[in-house]
Amino acid sequence: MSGTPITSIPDESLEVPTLARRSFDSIKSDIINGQLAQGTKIVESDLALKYGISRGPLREAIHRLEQIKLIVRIPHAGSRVVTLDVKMMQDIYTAREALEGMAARLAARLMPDADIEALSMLLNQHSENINETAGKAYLQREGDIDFHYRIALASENRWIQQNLHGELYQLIRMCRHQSGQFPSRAQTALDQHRQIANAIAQRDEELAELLMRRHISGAWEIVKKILEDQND
Amino acid sequence: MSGTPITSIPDESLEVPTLARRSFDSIKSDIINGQLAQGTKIVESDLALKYGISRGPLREAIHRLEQIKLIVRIPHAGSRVVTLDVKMMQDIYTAREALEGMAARLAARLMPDADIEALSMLLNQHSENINETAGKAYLQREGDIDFHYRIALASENRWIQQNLHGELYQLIRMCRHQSGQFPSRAQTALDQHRQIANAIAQRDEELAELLMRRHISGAWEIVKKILEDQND
DNA sequence: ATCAGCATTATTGTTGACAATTAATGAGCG
DNA sequence: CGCTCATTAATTGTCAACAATAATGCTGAT
Repeated sequence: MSGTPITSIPDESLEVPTLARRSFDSIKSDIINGQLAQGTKIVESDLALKYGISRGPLREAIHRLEQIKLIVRIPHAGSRVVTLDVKMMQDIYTAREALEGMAARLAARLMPDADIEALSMLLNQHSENINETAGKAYLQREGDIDFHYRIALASENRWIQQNLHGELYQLIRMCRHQSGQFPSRAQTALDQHRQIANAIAQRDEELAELLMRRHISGAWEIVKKILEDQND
Repeated sequence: MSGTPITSIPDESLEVPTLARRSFDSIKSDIINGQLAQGTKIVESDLALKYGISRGPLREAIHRLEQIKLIVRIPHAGSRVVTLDVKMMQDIYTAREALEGMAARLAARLMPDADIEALSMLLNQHSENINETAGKAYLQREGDIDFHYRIALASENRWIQQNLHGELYQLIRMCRHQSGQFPSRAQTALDQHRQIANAIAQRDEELAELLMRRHISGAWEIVKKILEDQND
């Protein structure tokens, strides 16, 4: 559909699937798509039983989930699935704006011409998808992820990559998944993506960063409204 | 010395000192100040023996150190103390520039007048310290940390706070500590701090962010030169 | 002498039992 | 009847033994 990324983030992918890692992935999915509801209490022995492993590796998985903020741990009192409130999501979007803005700037500086070309092709594909799948938000969602993913890659900054993909995107995906369908906004987003890609193609670092930050803070305004409406 | 911060980061501080946490802190110190040299192989049983605990909690400590990137783990082959190279430090300073620039922007928007006043007083104190302790970089170092700490607090963004203090500063401290004494630069830094504080006082978000980013990228240029000189 | 294959060893991954701490429940007293 | 305190139950923290895996060094053949 979207073509595989030109390069991949070096880490995390080909690691040995240890029990801790497997359960980490499973629990992560369960949290993100809501099968483990927000605020659910995590009892180690229960989960260990559920996944058919002992508490040792499961503990490791929980600690890692805590690190990427999908789980909060009160010292001796146990762990709970994180509860996403408006303030937390605002913090996350703000941090994302800073980091991804910087990533766009770096991309404008560093992205190889061939990859810029590929990025442009990708946007053309997305453009077609919008017409074909009008209404179906899923593919557009994937496209959005793919675009931002490539920008982060092009930044060649591992710290930014890891935090964007390892942590921030997970929380945003979780928020999105559990807030029902969002208004499509696909055309607007695509237009903005085009502008950003153009800025990168012209090696205009300043503009690329500016546009990316607007793009993200605009997305936050939408999300914010939805979250606030839900609480009323 | 510097007066206690007006508010403190809510997390991490008053937690129950469990074995895992204690050994985490110990090892972290050892790594940062170089008693565990860069690239040292970490053998779980050895360290467990050294700290007089069993491998369980020690493992937890290692995992957390891995999360804040003080330790790198090759799947089955064992863990090593991170080796700081120029590229990694550049990534870290770049990320810091993005995040702390945003923190300065938020501070200009949100910092209470009383805290801005206190920040100004703090800089006066530092100014005196420069004359008194000319040559002794330690106090100025602490002052620098204190300043940046308050900006991060004033951002009221927990994600930014946690990543700045929990991860980026640790790595920077480690780099600094192991690269011998840096040229003082205290007066320059203080001047820049003043300008930033002024921008915040005038609620000029744009300027606050801009100055903070310049301040940090300027610091990186210095550090970069030192690191590159060492490798030749 | 060098390389291939195998055995050994060192180290990590995993487990179940045990200890310590916290939260809950119920009894006793005001 | 409500509050406090003690006892109990549940859950997390810790430990030491066991299993599995990967690196290392040895042996032997070419």
